[in-house]
Amino acid sequence: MSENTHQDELPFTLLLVDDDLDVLGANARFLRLNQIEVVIAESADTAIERLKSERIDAIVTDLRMPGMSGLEFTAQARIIRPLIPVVFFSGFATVADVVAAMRLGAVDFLEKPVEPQHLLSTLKALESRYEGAIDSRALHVDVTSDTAPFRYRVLAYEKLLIEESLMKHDGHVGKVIESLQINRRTLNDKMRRLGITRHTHG
Amino acid sequence: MSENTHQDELPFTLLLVDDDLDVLGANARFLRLNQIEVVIAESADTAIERLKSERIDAIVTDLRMPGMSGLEFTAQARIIRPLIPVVFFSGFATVADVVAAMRLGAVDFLEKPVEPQHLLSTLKALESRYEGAIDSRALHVDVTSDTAPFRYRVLAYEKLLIEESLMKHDGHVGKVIESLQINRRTLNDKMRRLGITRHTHG
DNA sequence: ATAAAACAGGCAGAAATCTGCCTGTTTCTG
DNA sequence: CAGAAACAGGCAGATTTCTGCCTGTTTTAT
Repeated sequence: MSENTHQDELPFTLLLVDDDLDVLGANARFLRLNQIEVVIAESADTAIERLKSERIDAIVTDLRMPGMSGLEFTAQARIIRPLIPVVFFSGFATVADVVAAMRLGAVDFLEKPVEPQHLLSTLKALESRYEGAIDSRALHVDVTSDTAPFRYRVLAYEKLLIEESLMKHDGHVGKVIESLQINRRTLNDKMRRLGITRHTHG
Repeated sequence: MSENTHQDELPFTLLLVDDDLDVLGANARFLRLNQIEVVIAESADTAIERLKSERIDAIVTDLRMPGMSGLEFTAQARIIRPLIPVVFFSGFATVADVVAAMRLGAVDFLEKPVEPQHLLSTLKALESRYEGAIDSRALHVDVTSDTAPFRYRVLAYEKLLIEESLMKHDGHVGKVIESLQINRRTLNDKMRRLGITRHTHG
């Protein structure tokens, strides 16, 4: 993997929503430079239209916008595309804002000004999710949700088991294999599908 | 059919975790005055012990604690009790903190100093939601056996989920299918494999 | 620096699961 | 009792997961 010769045919398309046209344009430009197809919308209403008419794989939206807020917009968007991953960003977000966003199934919440590399890596993660990975959004939301599909709940539990074992063994995969008595290849696959990364987080 | 008599009304028991003993004591006192059974722990390690040895229905934990943080503690706790509702509280929480907490399935994130009424109403909501929900003993036995292979533990969890849902819906498989969003045929197979029998009355 | 150990992923056949269609049984309702 | 609704399982093709073998990369130890 010396260089990014991974020219995938699948066009990963992002819907970028922000009422600040300068920021919107700048971010869109940056993302396009990084091989991400970007559809822009300067308001939630416009974004809803885009969502209805175009094939969108993910949403990145500002929290505070005149008219419909990012939270309201996301609630609407979920009616159209229940599982679409949504990333929020905002300056001056309160704890309550973040809680509300995450309850709506946000994948992440970035602070404004958004660090381009952070946004990009978040989106790249979503992009890889696209190829056979699991909706990480569903995973963390569903642990305590009694409305979540059976499958997601089980996957969430698998994720918890693996992460716990990883933590317990200081990130040593070999120990996890031994402890959980799971095939090495299976564990590797599960970790990738469930979006588990080893390394002690801080 | 079902006995709605609420005969053996188990008290709703809360595990309150905070390294600040003054705050811990004050909150515990307030909650006890409001008919909530409170188990206190002044560290995450102690809390884990309490969780293993006592019947706990919900957790309220500080985010920042010396040693194991509230986040790490929650990850641990979820292994023992995957579905237990967790409420965080903290002063000076960053956006990243809140995101991490919600990803761990937090029910809510309160800001310190916690407004007693807010905490109380949050807990009351949990209490009503939790009536007769989960057989904590089953969770305890099946999930805590940290020597069992991964596969076995996942199967035990599936069994638990299905049995819980069956119980919740009075043994009506149709409702379970709808609730868990699982294919009818798949559910039938799983029930047979896992040795689950529906008792319309118990 | 070099060797050894640990780790991740491609590949492919094997195994298991999922799920639509159909049938027969049991339970409910009037 | 008759009809309707709910339920369980057989069957089979589609899909997913599992897992051994092999290769290349990263980390650790000497």
